[in-house]
Amino acid sequence: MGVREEGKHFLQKVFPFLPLFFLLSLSPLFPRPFRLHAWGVDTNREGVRGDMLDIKFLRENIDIVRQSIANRGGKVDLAEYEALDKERRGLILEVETCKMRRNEASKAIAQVKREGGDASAAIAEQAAVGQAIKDLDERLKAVDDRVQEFLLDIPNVPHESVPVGRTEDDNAVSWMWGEKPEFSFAPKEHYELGQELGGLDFERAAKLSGSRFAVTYGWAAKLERALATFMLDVQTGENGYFEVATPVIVNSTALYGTGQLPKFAEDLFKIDGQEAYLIPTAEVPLTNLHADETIDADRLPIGYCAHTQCFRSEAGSYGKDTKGLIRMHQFGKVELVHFTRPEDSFDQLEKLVKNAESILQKLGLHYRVVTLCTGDLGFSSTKTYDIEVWLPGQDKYREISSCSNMLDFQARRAGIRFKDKGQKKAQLCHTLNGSGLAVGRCMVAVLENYQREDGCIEVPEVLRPYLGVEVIEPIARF
RNA sequence: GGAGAGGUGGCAGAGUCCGGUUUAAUGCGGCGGUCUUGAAAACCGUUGAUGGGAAACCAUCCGGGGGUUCGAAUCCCUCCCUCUCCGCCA
Repeated sequence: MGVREEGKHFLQKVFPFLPLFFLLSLSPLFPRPFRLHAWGVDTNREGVRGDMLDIKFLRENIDIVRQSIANRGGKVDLAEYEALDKERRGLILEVETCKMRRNEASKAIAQVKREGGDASAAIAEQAAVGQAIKDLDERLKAVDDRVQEFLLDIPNVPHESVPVGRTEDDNAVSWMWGEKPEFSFAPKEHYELGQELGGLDFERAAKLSGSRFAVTYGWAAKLERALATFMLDVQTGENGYFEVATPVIVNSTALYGTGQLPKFAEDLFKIDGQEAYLIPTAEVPLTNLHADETIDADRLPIGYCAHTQCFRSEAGSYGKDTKGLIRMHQFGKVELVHFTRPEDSFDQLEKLVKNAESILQKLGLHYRVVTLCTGDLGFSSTKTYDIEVWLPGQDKYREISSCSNMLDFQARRAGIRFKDKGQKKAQLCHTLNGSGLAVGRCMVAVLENYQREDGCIEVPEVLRPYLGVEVIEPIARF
């Protein structure tokens, strides 16, 4: 694999100045049925700021940003940033004035030479100017790099509907669906059930790979495959998504675009010696599909879904969820990603949650939806709904999906724009993403909610065509 | 992995040998207009991004980075990517 990014400063990677407009020309290749026109959307919704965390927005609204960082429990020295921004603008003025003079002088020299005159005096006069510009450019680049480092470190501003709080205890339960199933016996946890039924094997996984990996056999391998296929079928069939299969290795540019880098490098698996990483979620490749592109406005909203393996280092989660399938280094997930017009993104967020919920409803699994508070909100998100499924074995609700509106935060970093027909200016898209759903955790939920007293698992109605059985019974493994 | 050819605006495609009338020709497409009952054709005009500036305007951008020069799409170094052929391979 090539190391494409070597020798390239990361700022150039994040803000490449090469808009690729080929999507415009490709649009006839996308047939109508794949577009999401069925998603009725109200326009002109309030509460959306198009210029959020834009350098100019930040300059004019630094107090809002300062407050939002405080609400998240974060820390960024914005006073230093303000000084840098001021210095940057001063340097730009200075160096551009120099360049203007140089351009004028060069033109004059060219004129003299063309007429066969002697320009050596003028050339000698310009000798020092070139060096001065070089020095100024160097200083500007240094300041500019610092400014961009700050910008990359500043999280998105939480939407005003997001509760202010510090930890997950401050999240607000927004709505619920279904009811907790009742058991005439003490329900077991999924890893007990899975191991007793011969489907889950953590010992051999540890031998092969280490902790936080699993090997599945027979019905468990098949159930995982069935769940993923079922989810894709619903999302592409009923909910209108366009299925995509992406690479699971991406470069650092993509990870800067969606916000995993530069701040969260320790959560990622990096390929040794290369600027290449295993994806922590399909959000990264799906969102970056349109990086540095301008999308035809009449193609919006776009909805993609993909089933991929996801890889997370889980650094800092030692001792947490050490048993079972809940917290793995590798897990399957069906991801949903939307590209929308700015005024549509909050309606799209509601739609996105509903689409994720539809899977749990069809599986008959009880869940609640919580709105994350400012302290629990992800770096790139302005508002996030977590769907938490009920796990009777654990006697807890556990996150199975996280649906977020990123506004133009990722679009700015990745360069994702759209343009209306006849309009001169392209605008930044809004991007959203959510799990629809995490496959491993969904298997956990099925096992715990559909367990019988004899330890067998009743197969949910909708999965029976995929599995070919009504009950999961013990198997002997080799 | 080896050899060769390439990377220029929404697209196609000049310019690169021999640096300065290139503020990137020309064509197509897009947008606006004339004409027309309407359309097509023809003709006329227009046509990107980013940053600085209240604005006029200015600066930067020919795959990325660096260098030479008063001045670089053009010369030098380096990296990346694409294509063709060969090798290997599911």
